[in-house]
Amino acid sequence: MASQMASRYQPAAVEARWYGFWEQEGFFTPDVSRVGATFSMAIPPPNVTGVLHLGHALNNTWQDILARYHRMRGDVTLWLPGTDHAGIATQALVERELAERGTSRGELGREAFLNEVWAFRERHGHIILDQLRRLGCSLDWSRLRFTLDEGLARAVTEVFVRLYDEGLIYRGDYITNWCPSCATAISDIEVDYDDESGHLWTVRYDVAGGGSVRVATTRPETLLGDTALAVHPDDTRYQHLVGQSARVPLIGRVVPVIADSYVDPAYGTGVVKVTPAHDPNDFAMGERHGLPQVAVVDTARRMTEAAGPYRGLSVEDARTRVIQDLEAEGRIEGDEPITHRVGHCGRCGTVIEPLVTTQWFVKMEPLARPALEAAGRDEVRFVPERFGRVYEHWLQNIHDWCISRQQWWGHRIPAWYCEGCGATLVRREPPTACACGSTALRQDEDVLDTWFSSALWPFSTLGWPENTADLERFYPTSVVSTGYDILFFWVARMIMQGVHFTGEPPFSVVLLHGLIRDDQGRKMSKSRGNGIDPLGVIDEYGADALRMALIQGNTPGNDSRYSAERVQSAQHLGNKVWNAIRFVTMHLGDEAPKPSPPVRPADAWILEERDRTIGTVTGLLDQFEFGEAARAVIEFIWGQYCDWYIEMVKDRVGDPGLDGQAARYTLWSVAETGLRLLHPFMPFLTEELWQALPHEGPSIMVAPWPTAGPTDATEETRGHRLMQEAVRVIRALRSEIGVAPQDRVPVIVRTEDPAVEEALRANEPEIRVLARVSTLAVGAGEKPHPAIAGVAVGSTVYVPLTGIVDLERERERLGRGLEEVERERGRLSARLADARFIERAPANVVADTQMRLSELVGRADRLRARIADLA
RNA sequence: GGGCGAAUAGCUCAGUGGGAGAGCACCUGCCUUACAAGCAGGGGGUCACAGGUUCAAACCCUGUUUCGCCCA
Repeated sequence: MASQMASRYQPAAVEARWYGFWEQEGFFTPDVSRVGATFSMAIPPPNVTGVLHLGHALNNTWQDILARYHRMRGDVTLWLPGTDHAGIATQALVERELAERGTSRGELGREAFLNEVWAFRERHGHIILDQLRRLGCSLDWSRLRFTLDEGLARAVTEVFVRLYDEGLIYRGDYITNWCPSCATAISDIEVDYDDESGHLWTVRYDVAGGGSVRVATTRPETLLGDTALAVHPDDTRYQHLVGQSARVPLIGRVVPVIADSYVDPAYGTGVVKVTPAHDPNDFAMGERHGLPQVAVVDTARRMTEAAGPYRGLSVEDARTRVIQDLEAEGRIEGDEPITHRVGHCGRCGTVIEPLVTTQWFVKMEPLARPALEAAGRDEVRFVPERFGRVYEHWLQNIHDWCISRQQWWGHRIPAWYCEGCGATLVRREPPTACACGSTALRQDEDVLDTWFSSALWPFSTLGWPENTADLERFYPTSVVSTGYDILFFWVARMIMQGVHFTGEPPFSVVLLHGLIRDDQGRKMSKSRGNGIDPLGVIDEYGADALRMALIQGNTPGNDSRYSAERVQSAQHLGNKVWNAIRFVTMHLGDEAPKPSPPVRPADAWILEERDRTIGTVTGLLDQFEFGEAARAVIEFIWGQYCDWYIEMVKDRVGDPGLDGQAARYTLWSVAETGLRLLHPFMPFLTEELWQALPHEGPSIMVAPWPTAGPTDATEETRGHRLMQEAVRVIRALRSEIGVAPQDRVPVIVRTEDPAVEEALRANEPEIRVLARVSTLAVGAGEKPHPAIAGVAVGSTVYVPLTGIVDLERERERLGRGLEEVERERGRLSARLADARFIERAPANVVADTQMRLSELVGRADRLRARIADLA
């Protein structure tokens, strides 16, 4: 029959059709009534207002490969989709929109503002989910979750209340990282440090007992808040000053000189000013020495009342004025350029202002210890392993987690303050009265860090704290897959909360991918404008090509570069597979071909290669080696099935007898299995092609994962491989003498090995079609002149020439070959001559080396004999 | 200052104890009816450097250099 298929694969129409089909048929939703193995993952929830970037695309391709692979293996498979509310980012977007409309959240008030954000979510929240569909992700949309859903919010409240009751959540005044732009505190790990150039000024402070001391600082404006000077206790230069007092310039405050080993004697002058209200290290020193805190900068980065004459100025203006005034007093004794590390808000990039504010914190050490122990017992496995050590190091040096955010969009802190007695009430439901009798209760204004709710994601999405059927069936999940850049933000916190609240880690494998950079190795960023939109790539090349391009050429944990060439090459792959199946459909009827055992060695060979590929791909997927697994499938389909098998059957696929029947059956069977192996990587293409072939079942995505038969080479398949080598030699000879591809040539093979002779005779039809051979003579007595020759395993292959042989050139070519063979032969015989090698190397390695050597000896002999013939 | 990663073909990257690989690029010849988004043939690498372990090292150990990341 004639194939209806176009000669080129057009992904756009195909992809749109199949995703809807899969979803309608309910293939994404696991059948929980089935007993047996379970495989589950919760998607790392993208920002609800975000758009898909290449990192998402890679990560979700990996997860989709795992989900499809396990589903085909028959595991009850759940891949749960969802988004998080992305507190700061989303609120900032909506506030910007409000500003454009000439209003603000302050004007609207809390309730109206939140309505605005929910409306914004309605408008934008589906975008990234639709993009995941475009990528082909087999997510169970019936279980879609959002971190602000009622159920998930209940989990957040439950966790907060329990941790509070256990004494693991506390509130207090501490130095925090204040982002003046986001107008909220952020946690330590949300601060990024960059080297920046600045000044190190040296300022002279007067000492009470007379004289003065020189103090180095990068932030002179904060001297207005100094409450001590400090030196290292072992610094002999300054020991006499400890216990004395000094006078802060400009404002005249008298402060003590203290000794603290935090001070680095080598930095600056060895004397530092201590400003507990505006520096984390100074804050800690202040705690140790009972120093007062004088706040001179407020949350808007303006100078406070305490800054005296500088009140109301911006920090920058205050710095300029302070320097001018110090200079006027002759107190600036040095000003040198330095580079120092400056903290920036991880969200918006604004310089962080360390400020003392009232915040809620989670005490981390008691949560970290069990999380460390769980990893120590290998209950959590990291891929690649090295990130396990990064995780451990972080947990061992953990700091308390600031979880309150001065925002409105998020989970509001379930704490109420009694205006009667000042008590703090932390409750699951809003309390109506305080124990003191007062009903004047005011809820905390702040919301929780988004990561606080993300940390609960693997179990809150399954219904925790209720003991639901889903929780029972799918928790703990099998794998979490994400970028190494959120190992601390998310993965570690999920493990801590999972272990604490469910008694076990929320997943057994942490799979980490690297960053996707641009084609020059630079980070993609909005400001640089070098970002690639995955949807644009899908439009141009198809989702399958993008998926393939992303998973090839990288391994877990390593960064990779995006290149359009690789996508194009993946597109070519899709077209190749398309055309292979097109060839198959051209030679098949509408019904499945009649089952037939292999007739030709080629049939047995391709089935053996298929079985070997099934084993390889299955093993690699179990080890999360996606790129290698894909390569193995491609090598099989393209390198073996297309390049050899299809070419070999062309002469017999139309044969009406048993031979043709075996060819058609094998052609179909191997194609069908190959598509199933390729399906997790290229779901759309494989579904389209699978449906075009005779098949059983509604969809390739619920077809069984192939299982392998025996893969030991038989005499028949070994013979086939001898034939393949002969074909390569003949093709090379043809090319050497410039035979036109369409011309047939006679070939003579001289061999004294009966097995080789038998193999070549048995595979003669294949040799003829693959190497375009007219007549083939095989035997011990064959030795034609004039001819061009090459050697193969156990044989010398001649292509007779009608014209004149260029003897010189032929000698040279064979001589080069001989040199190479001799080099290798020398290496191997030296190795075998070494008694220690024979004694210590494993027997199979020795035997293998001996075999290779004897083959090389034979090859060298045949080459020499041929060269001698030419003389 | 501590930790981690990378260095392999012109480019991008796999390979982690026993014969140096892929894709792209390059050279030669072909529109051979599934595919020119293709086919066949070919060139190209002291596996960063220096030591060590081993019968055997791109791979394990030590050190060095360069680049990058994380933490303090």
